[in-house]
Amino acid sequence: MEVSYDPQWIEQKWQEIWNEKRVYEVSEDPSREKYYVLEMFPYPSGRIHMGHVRNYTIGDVVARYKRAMGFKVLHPIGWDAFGLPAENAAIERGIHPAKWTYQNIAQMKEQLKRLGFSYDWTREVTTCDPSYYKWEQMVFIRMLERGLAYKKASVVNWCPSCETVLANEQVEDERCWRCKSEVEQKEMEGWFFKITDYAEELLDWIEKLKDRWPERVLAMQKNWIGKSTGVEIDFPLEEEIDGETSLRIFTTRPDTVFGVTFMSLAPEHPLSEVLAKGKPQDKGVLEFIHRVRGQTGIERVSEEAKKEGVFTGAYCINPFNGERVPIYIANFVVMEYGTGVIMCVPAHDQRDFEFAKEYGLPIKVVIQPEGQELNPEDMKNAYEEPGIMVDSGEFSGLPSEIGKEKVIEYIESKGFGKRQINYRLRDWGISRQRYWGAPIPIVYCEGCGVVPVPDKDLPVELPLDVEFTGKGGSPLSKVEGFVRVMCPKCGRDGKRETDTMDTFVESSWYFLRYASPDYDKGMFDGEKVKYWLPVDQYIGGIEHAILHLLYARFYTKVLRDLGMCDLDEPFLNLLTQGMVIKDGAKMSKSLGNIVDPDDMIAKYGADTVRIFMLFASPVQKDLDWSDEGIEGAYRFLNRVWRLVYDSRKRIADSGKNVETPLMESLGAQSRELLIRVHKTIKKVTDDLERFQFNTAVAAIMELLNAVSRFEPNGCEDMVILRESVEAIVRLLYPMAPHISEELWESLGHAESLVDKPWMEWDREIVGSAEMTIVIQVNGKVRSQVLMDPDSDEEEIKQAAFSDERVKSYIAGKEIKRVIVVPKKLVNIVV
RNA sequence: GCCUGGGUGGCGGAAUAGGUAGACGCAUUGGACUUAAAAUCCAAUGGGCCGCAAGGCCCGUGCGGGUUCGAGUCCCGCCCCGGGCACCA
Repeated sequence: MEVSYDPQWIEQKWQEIWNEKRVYEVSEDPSREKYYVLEMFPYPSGRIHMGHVRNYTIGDVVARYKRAMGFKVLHPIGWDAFGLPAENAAIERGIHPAKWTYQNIAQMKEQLKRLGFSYDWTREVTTCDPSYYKWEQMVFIRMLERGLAYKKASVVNWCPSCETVLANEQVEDERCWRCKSEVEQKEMEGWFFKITDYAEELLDWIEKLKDRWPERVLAMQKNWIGKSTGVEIDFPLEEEIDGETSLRIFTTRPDTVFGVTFMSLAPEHPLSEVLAKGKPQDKGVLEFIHRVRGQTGIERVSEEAKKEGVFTGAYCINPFNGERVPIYIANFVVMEYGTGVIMCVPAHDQRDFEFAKEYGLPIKVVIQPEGQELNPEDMKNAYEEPGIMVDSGEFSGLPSEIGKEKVIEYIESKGFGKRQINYRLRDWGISRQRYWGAPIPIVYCEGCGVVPVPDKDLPVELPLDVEFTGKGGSPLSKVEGFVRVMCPKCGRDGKRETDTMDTFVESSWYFLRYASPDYDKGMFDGEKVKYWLPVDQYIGGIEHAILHLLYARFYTKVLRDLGMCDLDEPFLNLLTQGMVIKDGAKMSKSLGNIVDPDDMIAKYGADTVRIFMLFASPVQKDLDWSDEGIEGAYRFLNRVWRLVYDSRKRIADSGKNVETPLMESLGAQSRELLIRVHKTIKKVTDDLERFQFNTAVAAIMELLNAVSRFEPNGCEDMVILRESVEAIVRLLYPMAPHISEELWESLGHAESLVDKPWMEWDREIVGSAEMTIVIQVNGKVRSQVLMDPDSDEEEIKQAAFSDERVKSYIAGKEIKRVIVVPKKLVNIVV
């Protein structure tokens, strides 16, 4: 009687076996090459979703495959356990964040286990555990000592709904990345990490990560860092104002400096308020400044790019030609970039051009395109391309690209400016006015000021007896026992910092902690990190292209500079998988298009879910969930199951230890199948190397189809049948491990596939396949012919010309050329 | 605007170094098995045309050109869609 495929039973059985035998636990082995495969760890929100399943399935296939390839594979998992949802649950449902978080972890762990992922669970890391965050508190202090962490008051992004500050990276379209509320600008004190110190190095390494990281992730990071090279120039003020004698501007176009017809300051610039003092313009200027400052970021940008400004009545002098230049305040100048002052060249900058048109300011052409003459009166737009410098004193006649350099040299030689590189990147604001995060280990003392908590007093533990009112303000600041503390320096009364660290700090080093998760003498064991790190293959969603991936790169470099490790980059290779969508939209509660992984596992089993995730789409692309599609995956595994059971008896009859018969002794059908088996091994191996799981599954399906058609006849055919069936089971293993293990066992093998080396394909067998030579006439396929694999060009030509169909096409025509592509085709040109 | 990724049947997708476009799967249709259904198996399935048939011809990878014996793939010029950045001087 046939035993039917029962995934529930099989999967439970094998998960228990793997678990009991601890097959996925690894330790260092210097005699073997290591491979560290890591998927981005989950936030314990409560339940895993299909995005997790996809991410972790991909990682698991890589881990199992690399293990079979002989690597020592580190494949850990943990929990990004701090964060706002836990605190919101506390406010809404009165459950403590810690309890909520640990309950979720327990639940999600069960779900992950049901999917049969090959994690070394002994290395599980939970970031809200004091034994974890203790070390980042220590690193915080080391960073403070080196000026890499500092406190400042600044205008920050404030999310009114989350009631906390957000980093620039966490604001999307002027909205909070998490709750989508509109972000406000607020002046506040907070702690920062000096990521800008690393701007250049972060940028440099982007070049070196080429071909290892997806192009678009690198492009996004490059964009985000936003380097621009230029020069700062002092424009002397006509009269001293508020102790200032000049205005310093930043420009990337010093070649246009002779075309300056006005200057513009950001409304936020300190001089903006005073430039018009005592002049008739004063009132208008103050009104304008007040109005613009009152606008939110959105309003300022969304006003359909309308350029607005006001003349201050003040002038400065262009140091290059002594011209008197009027000074404006303009809404399109931003204080945060450059010096907050710009020189305006309407002829060669589109924004300046629009502004000049609006306010009737002169337009002076100083760059002429080659073979063309620009005339300010006819210009509809600014000319921003390179050209020849004109009306530019001693620089006239130079190509602008060369002139740019000459002007900079002149500025530096005269001492009224200097070369300057600006970055768009800002320092990483890490203060969060929330409870559920790692406390910042700082004490404020009236006498001593800002005092770091000494190493011996770490960790600064998060107190658990906290009330969650949701009424605003940091809950920590209301915990007397936490706030009141003795100053570690002088022993007098001090107050603890009540801000916690951004949760992105925890995720900036968890991949290092996995190397020695229980290490208690430091953040990690240097020797173990040396063995395991860097991560050879990192896998996660594209949504972290900037945020997490930039922070982790920065933090790793900081740890290196603190002498803790010698890593330049944490992640050697990066794979970003697409989202799982349904009906064209991301799965979400509000759209009601969520498919719960648990339901699918209960219905079809984990192997089916895994196969569908791998087969439905190439990894980088979005995967459209399809109820019919997963049925197909289930059907496929059922066919594999039936094939093994149908073949089992016949295989057994063939005897166990029969060697593969020689190719020559095989019948045509067997020969063909054996060649196919080896071609499939090659194809699946190549595909797994390149993460082309969809075509790997397809190749196994094709082999299954071929074996199903196979009609064995005689003992030798049975051996080929056995080899084919076993190949299917083994090739399937990394992707659908439970069914593979079960079938492998049922085929009479005692050893587990977990420990079995990967299959190898036989070059000779693959090479012995007959080749199909396509015959084209004038580039169009007209016929094809089967040839022996070692036929030479002449033989192939012969065969082509003697083909009946070809003959009719070339009859009576002059043959101009014959092209023979080895092993592929012949093209006859007539 | 700049930077990126993409556009192939009814659908998801394949074609790895310029060499048979549409593998594999889904869906659909027809057939077998069954009292029937489900499951399973077999067959057909890009479009148009010729033929009783075996079979054959033409068109076809967003659009227009080009290179080549040969282009989904390379080059030039466009169009459309997704993602990122953006008064950044």
